[in-house]
Formats: sequence, C-alpha cells, structure tokens
Amino acid sequence: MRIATWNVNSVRTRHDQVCAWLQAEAPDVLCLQETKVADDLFPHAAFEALGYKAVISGQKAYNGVAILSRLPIEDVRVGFAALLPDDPVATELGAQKRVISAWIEGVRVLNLYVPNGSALTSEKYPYKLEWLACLRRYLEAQDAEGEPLAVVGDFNIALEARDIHDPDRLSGGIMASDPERQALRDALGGRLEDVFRVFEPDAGHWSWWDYRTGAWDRDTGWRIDHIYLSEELLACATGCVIHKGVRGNAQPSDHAPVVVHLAWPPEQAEEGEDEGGW
DNA sequence: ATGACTAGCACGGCTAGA
Repeated sequence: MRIATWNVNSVRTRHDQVCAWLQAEAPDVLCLQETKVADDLFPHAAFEALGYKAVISGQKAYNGVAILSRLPIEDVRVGFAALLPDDPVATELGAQKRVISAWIEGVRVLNLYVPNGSALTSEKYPYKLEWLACLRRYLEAQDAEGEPLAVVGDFNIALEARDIHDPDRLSGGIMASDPERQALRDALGGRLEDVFRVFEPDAGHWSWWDYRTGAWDRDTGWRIDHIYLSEELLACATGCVIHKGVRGNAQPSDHAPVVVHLAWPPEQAEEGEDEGGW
C-alpha cells in the first residue's frame, strides 16, 4: 500500500498535474491540501476517470483538504469535532477546513493542513498554537480508538535544523519556532514517528520551495510535508520518498508530493491468532 | 530591511500563503 500527501495550492489550477502524477505513480491514496474550492465545485470527474474516489472538506478560496483513494473508503470524519464533539474549540476551529480522515484498507488515514501562522507577531500565530493544542486532544481521542494510524499533510513546521536549508538564519522564526515545534511534538505524543527520517538522516531533502525567492533554482527549501505512522504501520514501512521533480513542472505547486511505501496489510499468517480459524 | 511569486476573487488591488 502506498499513501501520498501533496499540498497542491488549488486543486482546480493543478488538476491536470495531479492527474498526470496519479497516472504515473498510481498511489493507493493521495491526500491533498489547499484545494481552495467549495465542495460543490470540486473536480471529482477528472479523478474518477482514473479510478480514484474523493472525499472532501473544502471552502471557497482558502484551505480545503481531500482524500483520493482507489481502495474503498469508509468511515469519513471531517474536522476536529468528529472526535471531540464536546470541545468548543474543536467546533470553532472547524470554520477553516483543514482536517479529514477515512478508514482505508485497515488504516486510519488522517489528512491535515496545519495553519501557517504568518509571523510570530501575527494574531495567526496564537491561532496556530491553539490549533496544535486541539490536534493533541484529537490525537489522544484517536489513539483511544486503537486503529493503525497514518497522519499526513502540510504541517507548516520544520521540526529540526536538518529540515531547513539555512537553519542558522531561519531557526526560531515562523515554521521553526520553539513553541510551535513543541506543540507539534506534544500532539504526536511520542506515539507517531516521522517515517521519512527512518530512511534518510541527512539534511538537503525539502518538500517546499518558496515561489518568491527563486528557491527552486537555488534549492533553498524546507521539509514541512510529513507522514507520521503508528507503531504497527511503521514496522511495515519500506520507504518514504519526496517526489521533488514535480516542483520543476511548469506552473507548479510550491510543494512536492511525499509518498510512503507500506508492506500492508500484513500477511494473514502473521495475524492469525484465532485457534478456530484456518 | 524589504520584496520577490502564485492563486482566488473579481476585474482592482486586496488577502493569504510559508
């Protein structure tokens, strides 16, 4: 099973590129962020023609997430409030469409678009921290479900120096400040592992290049698009790859896709504990 | 120190992204 994540910066502007990538790579699941479209205008037909069904949580112009899958999709949950019905902050944060999950092939796939925060002095920065605190409560509730879990998306946070092209200059600023890094670590709770780092310890691997600074030409990027796995999925991971070349397309998104390869579902022999079975 | 570029909305410059 292969699960991918890609911030496409408008699914309508990018849908030809998304289709081309789906045809070339054929992931089982593709999670999109920044779809930037209301649900009634989502381009379902283009993806259905390739065998992918989409479940979506969108809004006009901003934010928006979607899960595309060629495997059957069950038990879709939209927003933090789906698991935190009595949490007023979860309900309030639901105004921005940044959270969707689904049950696919025995995996809970959770697709997140974490707020950017803009600048440490912006009112959007405390919003980001509040959102991450709510994510912590949400993941605690999710953990109680005991499901194999893959949390993917655009986290808008580089957790370590090796995830930024110029850590000396950029550490401590937006996307690399201690409070947001700690808030994300607190949410992950030590239970979820950044699978890219299982396979690649070195710096120099980015998932986002700023449009404005000639970042692609200079390869001055950040690694802010992540895939976090629970223990039983991590044990099945055979690779995690950033599809950097996609950033070199004409009219690209500023993010590249990230894909995890899983030997999943596990062999029947490995899970057969039922003595009456055969 | 600042801004760059891209997209949406709507058709003129804003907001927002990261």
